[in-house]
Amino acid sequence: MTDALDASLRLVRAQTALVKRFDASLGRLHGVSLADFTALLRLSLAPGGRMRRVDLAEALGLTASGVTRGLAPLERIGLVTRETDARDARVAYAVLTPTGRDRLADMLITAGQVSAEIFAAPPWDAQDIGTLSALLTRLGGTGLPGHGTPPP
Amino acid sequence: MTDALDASLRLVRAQTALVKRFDASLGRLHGVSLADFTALLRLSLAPGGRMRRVDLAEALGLTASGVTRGLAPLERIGLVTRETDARDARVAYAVLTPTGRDRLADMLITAGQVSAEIFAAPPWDAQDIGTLSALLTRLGGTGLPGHGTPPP
DNA sequence: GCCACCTCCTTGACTCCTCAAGCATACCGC
DNA sequence: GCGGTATGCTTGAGGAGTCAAGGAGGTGGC
Repeated sequence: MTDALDASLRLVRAQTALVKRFDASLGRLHGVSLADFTALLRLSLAPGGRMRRVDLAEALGLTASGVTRGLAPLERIGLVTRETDARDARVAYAVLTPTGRDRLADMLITAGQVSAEIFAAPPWDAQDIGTLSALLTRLGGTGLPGHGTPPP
Repeated sequence: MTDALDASLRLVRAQTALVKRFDASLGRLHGVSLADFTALLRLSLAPGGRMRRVDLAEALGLTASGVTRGLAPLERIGLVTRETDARDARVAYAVLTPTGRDRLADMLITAGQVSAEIFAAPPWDAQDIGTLSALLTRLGGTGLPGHGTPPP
């Protein structure tokens, strides 16, 4: 069991814990998942709140079909629309609606709070976030028997 | 967009990339997923290679039903068996078989190589793994527009 | 101008996990 | 010892994503 492997496994473990926290808060307050939020956020960062679906997939680390399926509910509830390209009939754009942008602003507050809580719980020092194992041990709970002893 | 939120999203993004790499290598060479490997590894760390299923679930960050479903294929191919508790008929143990232990040893080599590659690609300094954002940016590719500039 | 090939997107079938429900068993108060 | 509650596990239904196949549209060689 190398240190690098240990770090990798802690990273995986940390992510599941983290996603659960975001999903809980975002779901309760805004009815969206972390994946939904991330997609909206990514769109909001693009010029015009508008991206080709294939580029959005790339940006989110999904496949094109993942985007098709993930965006469908957001289109149904009016946070995202679909636009076509005048020059190339193959491409479809995903576009953040004004409603989507408003709702995203609220979600952003929630998400900011959640992440602040996550990094506030143990004495996180933004400077000294420390080594990866220590980091992921604090973040991810008790997945594997302790490696680096967490600071007192 | 706070730094903590940025870090959280990078963590999520990094994990998907990392899992893909492990799954690819472990799947190709040993026919198992990273989740399978992690379960076997966790079992191997327990005394006698033996854990109550509910404790294994806890250790892996899954639900009990996740363990039932995930272990089923590993039982079918003989890497894990099921044992009962003489004192408490409710509990079932998951036990690593000798075959399972052998196969795990091979997987461990592969997994070690994969993690070494992941942490070797950019000049990872085990000491100075650095701040979380820099870490996850290097690890996770180009999910979000750059935050901390990666070292030259 | 047409044919082969490429790209963008969606769909069907599947995997992996969750939650909720259910069954079996253990434990506690009396 | 008996009823009520708590625990351990499995199962059905469903969500989120993958891959492979396929339709529709663009593009370049000749």
